[in-house]
Amino acid sequence: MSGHLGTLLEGPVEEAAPGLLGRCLVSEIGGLRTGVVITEVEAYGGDGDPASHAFGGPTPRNAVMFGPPGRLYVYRAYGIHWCMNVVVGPEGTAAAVLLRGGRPVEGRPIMEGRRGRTDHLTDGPGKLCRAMGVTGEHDGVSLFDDVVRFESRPREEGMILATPRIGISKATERRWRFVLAAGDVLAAGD
DNA sequence: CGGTGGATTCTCT
DNA sequence: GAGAATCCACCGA
Repeated sequence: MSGHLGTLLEGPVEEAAPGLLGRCLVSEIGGLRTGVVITEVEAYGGDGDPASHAFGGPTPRNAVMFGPPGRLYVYRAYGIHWCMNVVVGPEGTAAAVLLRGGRPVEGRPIMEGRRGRTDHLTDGPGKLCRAMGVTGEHDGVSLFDDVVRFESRPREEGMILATPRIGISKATERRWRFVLAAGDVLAAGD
């Protein structure tokens, strides 16, 4: 499994999603650098996924999902929070991996400042965006060379659990949520 | 063109 | 565990 990020993102979203676990995502926003190791993701799109924002065709909101892989798709959830996805699959198709959580590895004080607390900094999609400074204005940026990008350092290893996706009402039977259980944690599965 | 309902999080009970 | 906060894309009329 793999290696090259570009190659990974051209493949099926249900394979790309777990392949993003353990990778280091960094942001340089507002002159501040933060970084996390991705520990929780969900796959959306793929072949006729009714839970995907792209189900039903292109709209202004989901346009980036239809573009080339490796870009960031950011949307607003519940009118309050931002959530970020990695666009996957060939241009013209619409699939993305929702980044649901990570473990802070760089710029922790910056994240604490943005979150207004010192715990639970990045353990949810909205929290992750807030901590890293990602907002709607970053919709469409390239994850290879822009202000939000993946570091080309070795992935962290761990056991990968597959579970149903969270917070959706359709296609709940697909186990397209992937969690990186770092070594010891097994209790999180369901 | 108005109503509706989230790929959530926080606070309070 | 329940409920509020709070915006806008989407759908039906």
